[in-house]
Amino acid sequence: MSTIRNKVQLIGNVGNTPEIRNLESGKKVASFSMATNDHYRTTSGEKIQETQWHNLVAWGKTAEIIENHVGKGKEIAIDGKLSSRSYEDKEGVKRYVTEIVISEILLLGSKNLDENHDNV
Amino acid sequence: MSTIRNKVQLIGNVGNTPEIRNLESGKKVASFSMATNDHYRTTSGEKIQETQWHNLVAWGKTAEIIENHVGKGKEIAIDGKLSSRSYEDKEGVKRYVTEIVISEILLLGSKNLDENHDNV
Amino acid sequence: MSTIRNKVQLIGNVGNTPEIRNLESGKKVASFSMATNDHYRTTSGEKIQETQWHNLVAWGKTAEIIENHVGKGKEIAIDGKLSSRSYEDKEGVKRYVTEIVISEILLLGSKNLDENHDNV
Amino acid sequence: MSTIRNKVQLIGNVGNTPEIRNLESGKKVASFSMATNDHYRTTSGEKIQETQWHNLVAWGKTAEIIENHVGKGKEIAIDGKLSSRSYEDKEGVKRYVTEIVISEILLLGSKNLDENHDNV
DNA sequence: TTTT
DNA sequence: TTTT
Repeated sequence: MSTIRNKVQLIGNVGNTPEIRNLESGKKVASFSMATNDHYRTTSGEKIQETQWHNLVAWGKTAEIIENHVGKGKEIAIDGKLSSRSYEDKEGVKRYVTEIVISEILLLGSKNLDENHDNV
Repeated sequence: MSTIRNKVQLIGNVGNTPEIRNLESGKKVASFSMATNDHYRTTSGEKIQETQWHNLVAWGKTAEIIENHVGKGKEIAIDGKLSSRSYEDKEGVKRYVTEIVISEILLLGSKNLDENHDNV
Repeated sequence: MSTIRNKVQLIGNVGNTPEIRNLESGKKVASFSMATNDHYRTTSGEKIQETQWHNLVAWGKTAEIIENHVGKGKEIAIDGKLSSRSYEDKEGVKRYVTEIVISEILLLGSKNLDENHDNV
Repeated sequence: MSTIRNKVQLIGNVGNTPEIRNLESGKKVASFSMATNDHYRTTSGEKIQETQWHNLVAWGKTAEIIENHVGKGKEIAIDGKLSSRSYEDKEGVKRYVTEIVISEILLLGSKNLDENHDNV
């Protein structure tokens, strides 16, 4: 997977306990959400925090790292690529989802570093 | 707008003539789609090209540059940030869209450079 | 300052107390070094940590944030651009330096966040 | 080689014919320079072009792509990481060099695309 | 649904 | 030493 043409980098906090699925092939898939917080001041000097939520997916070895080391609330940095797909919901309505497929993950904050160095 | 926590970089081709709207405030908004192509070989040696489509938005001065210099098929590089929002469609179904808000744009290919240097 | 053509992103630890200079113009300049650590295993399974050191510079408002909030050992993320220049050392030998000019800085780790939100 | 902590992205023009060395191990190494051009206007409205020169290195398969497809003047995009090292010059003076080790390369401009798709 |  |  090349990322030079399609690249996303996020630094923020994990929103939920990652969901891990084991595929029949033996491969793991991890999915979770992540918040990025942008802070700025309005022209009138008011402080604003704007939160964006992102849907993330990881495969294979990266999914295993997530299963073992990434939990709700953790501060992480990720590199990945944008991927959009469509599906039909239960009512038969076509839905579009945009997900970030993780290529690399980094656990931030010193308390995570030990684990990170052992496993990533 | 800070982008250090939420950053997207794409290199690819414009999919349609950008749509330009003039807001009552006098500000311009440009929207268009862009394709990124990933090329790889399967384990069986087959060449695959996978195209991802992205929805892009630009505001103000960047929207003006797009109006004047970006057309269908052009090769561009963009920096921006991910932004998701929801709206209700005509049938009252809640829809989610993920867009990339452009912070910087670069026209690639020598034939574009003149225009680019004059205006960006 | 545009960064779409020349962009550096580092996540790591500050190596020394940033040196702050006040220019006659009233502008501040901050300079410090930063280490990035890459961890990998050799083919023989040995764990390796490889540290790269980088020279960073920041101007104006970013230099002020650094003066007030960035100290030796802190974990930070930065966006910037590569800048090389030459000078003559005391012996008259021409020397080349490559520095990263910071465009955005983020203090990582929860203990930093309060300060960061107040000031950045 | 992980790049999440140490990442460089450049878009610009190749400055010279890449130099290719074949190591005894059978591995190839390519080295060349690349210019990135920043365009802006001074406060007095004058147009300025500022050129930065960068030293690039590539190993293995990427070096082969460069040998076959990258020439002086070509417009390219690269992803890589910063790497600094020191050596002693002929006079025994310690010198420092900062190079970018390429992890991914993209040939820009439509005339390059065919080759690119076949080979990268 | 996160974090400060 | 590139490109426009």
